[in-house]
Amino acid sequence: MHDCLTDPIARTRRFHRAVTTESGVLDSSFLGRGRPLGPARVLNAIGHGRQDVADIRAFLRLDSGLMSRLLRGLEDEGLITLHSAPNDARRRLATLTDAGAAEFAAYESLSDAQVSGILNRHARPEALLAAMDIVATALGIDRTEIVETPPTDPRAIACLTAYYDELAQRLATGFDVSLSADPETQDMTPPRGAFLLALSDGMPIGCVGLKATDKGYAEVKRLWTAPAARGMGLAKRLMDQLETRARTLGITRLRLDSNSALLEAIAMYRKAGWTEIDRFNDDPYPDHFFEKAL
Amino acid sequence: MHDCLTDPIARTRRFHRAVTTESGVLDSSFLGRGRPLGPARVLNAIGHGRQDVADIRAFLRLDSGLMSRLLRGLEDEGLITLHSAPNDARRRLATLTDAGAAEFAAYESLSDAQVSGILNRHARPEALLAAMDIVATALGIDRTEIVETPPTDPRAIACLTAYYDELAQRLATGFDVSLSADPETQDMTPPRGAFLLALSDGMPIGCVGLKATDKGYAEVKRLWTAPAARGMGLAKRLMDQLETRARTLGITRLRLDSNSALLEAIAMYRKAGWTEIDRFNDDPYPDHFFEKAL
DNA sequence: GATTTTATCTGACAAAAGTCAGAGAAAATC
DNA sequence: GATTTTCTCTGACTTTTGTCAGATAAAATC
Repeated sequence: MHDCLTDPIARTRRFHRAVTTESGVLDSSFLGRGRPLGPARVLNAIGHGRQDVADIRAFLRLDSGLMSRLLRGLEDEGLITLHSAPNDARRRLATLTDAGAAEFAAYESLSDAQVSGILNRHARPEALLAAMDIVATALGIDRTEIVETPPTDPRAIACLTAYYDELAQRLATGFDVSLSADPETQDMTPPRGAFLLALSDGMPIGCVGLKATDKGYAEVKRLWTAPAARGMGLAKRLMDQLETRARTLGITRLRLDSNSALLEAIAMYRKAGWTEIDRFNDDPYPDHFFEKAL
Repeated sequence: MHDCLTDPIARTRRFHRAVTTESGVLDSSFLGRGRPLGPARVLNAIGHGRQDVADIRAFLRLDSGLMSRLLRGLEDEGLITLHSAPNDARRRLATLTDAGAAEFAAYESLSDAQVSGILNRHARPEALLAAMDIVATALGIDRTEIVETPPTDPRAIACLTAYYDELAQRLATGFDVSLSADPETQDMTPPRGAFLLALSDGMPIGCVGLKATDKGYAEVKRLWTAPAARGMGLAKRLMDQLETRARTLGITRLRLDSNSALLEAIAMYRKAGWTEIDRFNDDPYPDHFFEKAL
């Protein structure tokens, strides 16, 4: 029996070929605007919000001399302006001019056209998008960053909405957020509590909240990871970082509740040193309760 | 509500960034062997079975002058040998020497290491692989080729095995191939019949058989597309090509049977001009029967 | 305040990649 | 059999990319 359909190595190699320069599907998007790859990459880095020249240099792994000339070129074209950083006159910051922003937008739509052309011809674009999310998240797992935001941040709200939708699907009883104890915003905002968001290339792929109480402990709420990010230990990372944050807020005891439908979460809590305790609230949805001393 | 979790454009851009040179995850695999990208790409193309220099040149979009020098460089390194094509002395063919094959293998394992490192750290590698298959197949859909093989080809057998497994899952009754009328090999081999295989970057992603009978018609059997290839019209392409092939074999009437559990297939037959007819065999599994005049 | 470190810039190179016109040989076409 | 087309090779370029050793100025450290 031939293994061409199942062998991971063969499939990985095929994926690699399909996606790399060799096939030319994706990388060619940076050409076609009459500008070499070097300046195009720098322009795109600036367009994606990177201002600090040293930061761009590290990201694109460019020599300082080459970087200097590339920036000069873009400046001469009128696409960017350079100024010294206000707090450190050695560093330089680059920002797009109006012309630069237009040029950047052109690159963006050019790169969209490539893959979204394929997307449009697909009968089930959502399945393809979901697959792309999984691959992009896996490839970018090392670059995934966890940031603290207010729970009112639009990206946080996107995560929470997805979390509620998923609960409604997975819980046999359904889920109505208004029946559950919805944490007050300020209870999940410093100095009382905190809210953490996991970002992969700018896309929110997970969250967790630390909710203050007046009962001698804080509660962990709203732990969620995107379907595309599962199996990569992201929930554990969020929890670890939340514990660290709780310590800096002076919290010494954590509690959380969960539902037995959320198997992976409960297994993770047990493994992470949480001990199961008796019910400590009258929320209708949870049926498992945990505590951990910091 | 922020759309960062659902907006196709945002998700596509993120995928693009994750996979392109900018992140450096994939493309850097071609470096690290002390050889510039140009010769490395040519060596890899040869390693993947491309011999004809003009073919490689078209594939990699290289100038003839540049190509000539790259080949010379690889020849001087002792990695390839060049000879004129036996049937056309203008064309040149490149083949790997033993040293070249070793070098190519080193590139392969280097490129494996990149993605399979990520694969190994994933708790559900099969889900990630399946996602990679979907993306690779969608990106390569224009390069998908349909070839005719004997039904005994190992790649054909891989497809047929997957087809039987899937029938066993989807049919309420299960599926035992020995109870169904398994076509004789020679009935699906020219000049009586035919067997077509769809290949995407070398991976078999679909098949269909044309089975000869002595009853004035031929039967379409074993139409299957890989899960990763669905939604891209591959089954229709296979059927179209099979009809063309049937005509060249002098066949004027086609029949097929199917099961109502295979919704997509039956919808596709109707749309492609097949007319439903009465049961014409006593196979236990099918419950729908179709005919088409060529 | 002197010294060290950091970030950028400059000039001088070298390597790699891409372009173009023309030559030579073989095949295809008329 | 003459002409055209195809494919490769060569030489003479240009552009792009990468490297390195100072120079300069600002910040950080002693």
